[in-house]
Amino acid sequence: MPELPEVEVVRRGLAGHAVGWRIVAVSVSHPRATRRQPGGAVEFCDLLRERTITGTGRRGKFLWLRTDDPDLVLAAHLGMSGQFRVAAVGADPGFRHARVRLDLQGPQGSRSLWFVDQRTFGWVAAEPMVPGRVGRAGVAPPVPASVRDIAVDLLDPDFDEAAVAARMHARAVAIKRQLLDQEIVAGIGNIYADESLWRAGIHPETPGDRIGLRRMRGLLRAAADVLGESLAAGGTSFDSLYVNVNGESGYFGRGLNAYGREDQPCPRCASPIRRVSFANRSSHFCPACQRRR
DNA sequence: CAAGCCTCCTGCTTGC
DNA sequence: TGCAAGCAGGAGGCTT
Repeated sequence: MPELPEVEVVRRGLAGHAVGWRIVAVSVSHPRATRRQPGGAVEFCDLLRERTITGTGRRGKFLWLRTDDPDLVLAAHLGMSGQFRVAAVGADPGFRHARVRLDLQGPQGSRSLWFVDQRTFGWVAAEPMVPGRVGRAGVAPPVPASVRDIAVDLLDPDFDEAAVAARMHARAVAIKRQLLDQEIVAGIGNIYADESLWRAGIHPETPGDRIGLRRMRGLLRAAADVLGESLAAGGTSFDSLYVNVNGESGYFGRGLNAYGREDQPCPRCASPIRRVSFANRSSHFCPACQRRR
């Protein structure tokens, strides 16, 4: 399930395999993949045909490809199961859930870039760059329209730990819910929310205003550490749903301490990890070292 | 206005 | 064995 580290691995893959290439043909085989595009699949194809990919970007779980039109980007969200895959042109790569195909031409010949997405929560859109709304010290760089309200992410050099901690401390909303809110802090999904809270020793349902600023900053640092370590391992994979552009899995699954470990001993205190239903999904935590206060 | 639940979707797993 | 229900999850939309 792609969260920040997995999306960053994909972005790096696209930087290496798509930047500098010209889009010569675009086809959409499942219209739901372009549901965010106001003019649908036709508009998506028309806007991108004959554009050259000039760079990449990412904020939280959103990523984008810049083009030679400075106001136009190919923005994407992988949702639950989205993948970008590189393959030879012509030959059928056999992707079961292919949604979009971009045929590219570059100095080294031609190749196809596929957007593959089993559960169809992901999307792609050709959209304008807009003035940023979120930044630090009054400076907000331009971002794709879909990213306008997404918070600066935890691994961004502009991430303002003190300001985010203060904002979370000012709300009574459960801390896990806040970690998952992409307009408060970007890049964390269910897996890394549970891992971050485990590291910081905080119960997921603790109200934000019951966590002191020092502890809150510790939580944000724990979250940044978890994301950084996972990125270094190539991301987390539980199944074949997350792979890089070459179809390879990450290795961080072994580094998980709480997520997916119901009834197994907590690596810190050996108490059995508990799983409870929370906000329509699961929370995994250690009842002994993440006590509710 | 904010908080939080529901829905979208597919395929794997579990239970009867 | 076969079918149906359960489960997983990001984020936008809707209700309270």
